[in-house]
Amino acid sequence: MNNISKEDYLSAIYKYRNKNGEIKANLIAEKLQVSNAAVSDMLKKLSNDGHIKYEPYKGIKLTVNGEEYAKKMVRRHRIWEVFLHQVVGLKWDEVHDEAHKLEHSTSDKLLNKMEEMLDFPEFDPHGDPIPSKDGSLPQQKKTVPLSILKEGQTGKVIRVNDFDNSFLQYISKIGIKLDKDITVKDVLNFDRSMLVSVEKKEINISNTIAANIFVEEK
Amino acid sequence: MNNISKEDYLSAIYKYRNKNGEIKANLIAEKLQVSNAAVSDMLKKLSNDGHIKYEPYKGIKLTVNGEEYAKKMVRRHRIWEVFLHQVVGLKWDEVHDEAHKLEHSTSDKLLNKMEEMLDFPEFDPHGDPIPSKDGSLPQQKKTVPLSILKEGQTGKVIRVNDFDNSFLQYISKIGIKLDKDITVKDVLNFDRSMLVSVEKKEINISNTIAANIFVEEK
DNA sequence: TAATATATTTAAGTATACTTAAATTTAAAA
DNA sequence: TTTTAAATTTAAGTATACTTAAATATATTA
Repeated sequence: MNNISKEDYLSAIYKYRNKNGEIKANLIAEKLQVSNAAVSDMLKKLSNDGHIKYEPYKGIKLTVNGEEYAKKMVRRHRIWEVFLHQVVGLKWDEVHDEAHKLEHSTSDKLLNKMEEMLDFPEFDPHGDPIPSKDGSLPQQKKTVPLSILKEGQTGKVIRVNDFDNSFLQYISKIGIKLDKDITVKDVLNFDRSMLVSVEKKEINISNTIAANIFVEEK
Repeated sequence: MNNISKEDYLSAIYKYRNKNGEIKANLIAEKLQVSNAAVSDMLKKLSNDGHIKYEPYKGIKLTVNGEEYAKKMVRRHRIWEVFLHQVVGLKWDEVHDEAHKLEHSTSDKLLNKMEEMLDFPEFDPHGDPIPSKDGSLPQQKKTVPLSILKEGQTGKVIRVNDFDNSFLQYISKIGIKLDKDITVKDVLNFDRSMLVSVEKKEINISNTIAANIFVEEK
């Protein structure tokens, strides 16, 4: 049986729901690039399957069962990302799309073998946490978007948003990587872009770029 | 777009067609475990796509285009097999099923990277040839089924059929691997089973087992 | 609170890839 | 050559996952 679509919907719900565990149908449609009607259809199916709690026009929440399934997919995705990055040598900005295709066709046996090979990684190449076999998540550091730092402050890169390859390519090119220290040298009132120093180089980055980089304040 | 089924049909046609390049709809249905009606349907689609030459009730043959596509899929499958065996450490009898699932979701970039990592392997773990990027096949040794060897003859294992995992598990357990020498000690008239020696051990194997092991006569 | 805007669902229709059962064509046997 | 058997195709129907357009429900604003 082919569960690719269902798995994508569950992953998206898990990934994009708010702090209360809720998500709007709208957002799912946007993230998956399908019509609202398609989402509405699928929500009914996921509800029948017991993966989500949902009544038409009301909120959407994962059930325990659905959360388990979603976490399993996120785990698959992120372990593939680490594997493709570390073992196969794909770049930061290449792993997401490849992992997304492979995650639906991976047995537990293969996944666990890869995880073991990688010595049980806790975070993927973008700093996102990897659920373990039993569903638990690693301790995550408290982070803030780089964009809120003030002149003179320094932060260590802990996580970056992974949904745009050109963003990843760009920050990679200017030397920004996980664990690197970034110091804010100046913030322009004009457009809230900032001059930062990374590895002794100084560069100007837009507010949008900075908002997608998450750092631990030092 | 999702081409999993089409890719499976093309692979099957490539793999199971006879020396004249022809195949019966029947055989496709059997190998893919679908109804004859489904095969008939799909043949029409593949024909429209220009992948096969086919007229109802007549023979089925790959076009140049279809052969290219099929070879590409076989290449994907076999490179995954080598990768899963050598890099991930999956067993002989595990790689086929995993590779089959992954082959449909692999970009050329990823595949070529894996191929390079493996130093351009020419044969998969069962001894089947891997088409290169340009579609060429490696030189294959002339082989015969082990079952036709006579008492006293020795053959080197070059290839084994990969369609049954329990067969692979079994011959693996009794020490039969690629490149191993097998000497026929005795052939029983009763059921045409044979007593063979591998690695100094003597074992009796059925005619069916022997028919699925291909050796180079020495 | 009524009007309007936004979000969501329903309705109708499409494409893909199957199924079983019946019909047809081709091949083999009498 | 006719009959029978085997292979193949057609017909009708199912499930999944989409689409656009219309209808309906909820939220926001005047």
